Amino acid sequence: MADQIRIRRSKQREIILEELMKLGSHPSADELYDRVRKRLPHISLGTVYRNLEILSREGVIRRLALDGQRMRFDGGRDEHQHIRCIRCGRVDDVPAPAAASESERSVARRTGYLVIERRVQYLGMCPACRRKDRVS
Amino acid sequence: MADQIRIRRSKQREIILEELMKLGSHPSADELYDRVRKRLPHISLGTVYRNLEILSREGVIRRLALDGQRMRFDGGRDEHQHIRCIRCGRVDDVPAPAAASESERSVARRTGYLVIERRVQYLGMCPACRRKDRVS
DNA sequence: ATACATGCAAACTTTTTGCGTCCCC
DNA sequence: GGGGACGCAAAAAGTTTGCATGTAT
Repeated sequence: MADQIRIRRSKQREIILEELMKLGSHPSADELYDRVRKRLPHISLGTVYRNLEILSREGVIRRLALDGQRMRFDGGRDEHQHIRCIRCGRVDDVPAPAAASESERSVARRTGYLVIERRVQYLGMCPACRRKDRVS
Repeated sequence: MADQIRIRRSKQREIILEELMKLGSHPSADELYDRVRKRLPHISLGTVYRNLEILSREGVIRRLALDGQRMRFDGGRDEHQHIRCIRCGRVDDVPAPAAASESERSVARRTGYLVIERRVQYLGMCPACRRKDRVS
């Protein structure tokens, strides 16, 4: 189970999250800022950044680092992968978790993309940090 | 086979590439700049950026977009995956291509990391761009 | 000869931060 | 009441670009 999320609620935080969830897409901070501003005209961009930072640190949302683009954010709660167009930079979700070897074909079938490359990135804790963690 | 690479050679470009290859790591533009400057004291940071851009566009090197960090570059020519420490941000190579399901355990064994997450990203061309490609 | 690369510096974009005030718990 | 969150604005960080000049092909 995930740790309990214990962040204070604020109008701004709620609406930021709400708008991110509502959008099925992967907006950048200031695209989201534009959305949110329609409901909270006085919110500041700094607040949007601060909240996106906090929400992704807490694991509520995901932060997508994409080549040559600014940071994007994803409110999707379920497991899914992303597929990015190398031409226009558009990013779509790949709904079900694809199985390894024939995953490219399967992804192509489900998204309509021409799949060119599959990148896998692992996240973890390196040996040095594991040691530090044990001590601290 | 890959297309022929036909970029003009320059002292600067050669040394940038050379230093990137020599480093086994994944430096940011200005870490690389520091290195290169030891051999070409008058090179400018702009030149480093320009060349990294060109080299990655030509597929000679790889550009790594990593969460919350600046862009990093990878001169490794062979297929490999990356693993990142969620605590210190360190990025290591995962030498052999890992097979799907038990890949996490396998990666852990080979890198000493505690593997927390596995992210897959697909690159391709979206339906709209495929259509445009056919026309243009 | 000419198209491309460079150095320099300024500009730009994106993200972070300091500060005084406000609000949630 | 107190610590976190906010708005605002300034600044930092990272990257790109215009321009005059130099260089590879």
